Amino acid sequence: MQRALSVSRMTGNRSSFPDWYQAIVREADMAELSPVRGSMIIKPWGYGVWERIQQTMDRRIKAMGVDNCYFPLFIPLGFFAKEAQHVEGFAKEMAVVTHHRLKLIDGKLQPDPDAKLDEPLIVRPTSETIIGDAFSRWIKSHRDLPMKINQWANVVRWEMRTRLFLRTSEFLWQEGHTAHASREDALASTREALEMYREFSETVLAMPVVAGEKPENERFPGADNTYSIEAMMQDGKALQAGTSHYLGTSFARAQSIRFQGESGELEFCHTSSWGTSTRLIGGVIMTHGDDDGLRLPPAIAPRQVVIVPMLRGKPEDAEVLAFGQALVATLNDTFALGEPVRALLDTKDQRSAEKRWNWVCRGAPIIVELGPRDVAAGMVSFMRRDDLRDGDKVKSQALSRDDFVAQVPALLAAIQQALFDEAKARLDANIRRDITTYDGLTEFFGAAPDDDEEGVAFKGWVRASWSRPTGEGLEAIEQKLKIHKLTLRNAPLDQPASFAPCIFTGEPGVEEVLIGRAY
RNA sequence: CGGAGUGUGGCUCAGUCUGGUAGAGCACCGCGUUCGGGACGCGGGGGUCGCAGGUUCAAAUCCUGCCACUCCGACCA
Repeated sequence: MQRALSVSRMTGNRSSFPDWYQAIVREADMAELSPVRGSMIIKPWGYGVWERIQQTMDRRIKAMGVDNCYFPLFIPLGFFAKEAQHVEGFAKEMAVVTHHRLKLIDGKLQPDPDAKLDEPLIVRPTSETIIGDAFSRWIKSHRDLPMKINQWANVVRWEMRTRLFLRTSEFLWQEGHTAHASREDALASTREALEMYREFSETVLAMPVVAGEKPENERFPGADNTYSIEAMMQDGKALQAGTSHYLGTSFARAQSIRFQGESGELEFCHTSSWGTSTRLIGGVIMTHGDDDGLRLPPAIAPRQVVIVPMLRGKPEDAEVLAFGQALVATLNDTFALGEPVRALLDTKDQRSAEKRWNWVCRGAPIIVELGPRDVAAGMVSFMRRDDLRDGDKVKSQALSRDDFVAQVPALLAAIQQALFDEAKARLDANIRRDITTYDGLTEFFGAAPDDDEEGVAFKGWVRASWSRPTGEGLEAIEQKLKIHKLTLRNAPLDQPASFAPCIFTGEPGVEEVLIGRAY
């Protein structure tokens, strides 16, 4: 009852999954729409989560021997023309800069016709082309390889429809780019990045994923192979949470990225690229959120322990504050999950019940309520955000101050694990492996295309064997799936030894693929 | 770009059909009582009703044009 009440408070008595998602983004203070079409303002709490993602992933990127650098926001138009498939894949959604000056004409500020650029500049949708151009100058010898770089940047893709964190015109991401002497090395690097994403997603975001290879029709424009990690949201839809591409030598050929091998011959490099974005935050929300708001895994929570003092404008307030300040200082000197604990004493002049709720809604992992009684007894009362309620009642625990401090690292680790376990159980329970025919597939996902009441009909994914056709055969499958808003997500890396007949054609199967609806 | 819909305080919306002083709830400010499970009472601030024309004594309301946004398609991290 309380849960229903909570969500209805947030969604204005509607409770569809999209409304729920929007409500959490707003109520948890993560982000809001900006005056700029399709672009969002990431608020401090949301950006704090992104900073945590950056910090923790950056360590992993560097551990792969990859260095950070920075390339220009603007890419000359001509750079895109060099790789035919690439430009075709992105041409429809690029922001183009055509002028470099404004002029007041007829009282209206507009681009100065005399300041037209000879060659338009593209606001980068991704940086393969400009980084490839640098690679072509940086790489001369096999001794320069492998070349492995990464950049944290913003990119722009002029999407038709946008949704906070999941798809915005401008978004933040990291893009890794590597060049290698051989296909094997480049593929290994592609797979290493994919595995890094899987481990990061599961360990840091507590978001279980399935790592696999995208079918041909879902490949990155210009790539030979595209791999992804796919996460299951609480409405059963798939979220592509990260991608890693083996680009073969096509980008190297287009941009003349060559090296002189040991034998003295000039050879083309094999390149890879891989990226994750602020979309991960959307994934975290849709993986861990509940009817009370967001639940943040401690590893990415900007504040892991928030102390809400019960202040009543009375003399004992000073003691409560002093106790709280000392507790924060002690906690910040404590280590949990390999880092100093991030604790906060919320001294905002606001009703404490209100503050506590706000932190519940934002998803702070541990919320401490500190009142005069606790201070007098040297106790700490707290609640775990991952396990907030017992029916209608809010669960609260109390420990002595010293015991609490001692247990915080274990508590945070337990919360991190509990969130993962819950999501992992949901993922595993909702991948159907017993559907082997197309009729069974359509029956499972619903005969009519519009029958999915959002948030009601939880479907999950189907894992089925297929014959992996290419060209027209694949296109036919794509069209059949499209009727039911389904797509091939990926072919998981762990494949069985033998295969059932193809779910689409009945021909001998060669691979298992995940089928589902996606964001 | 096709189909549908919506633009009214920060948010969610009523009012538009049938023109007549711009409203409610939440949020915000003040005072008081409260405060250890999402407070209550009283008082208050805040909106040129998306924009531009038109009709009219009078337009949020009727007419015309434009713009923006949302949802469903095509595209996509």
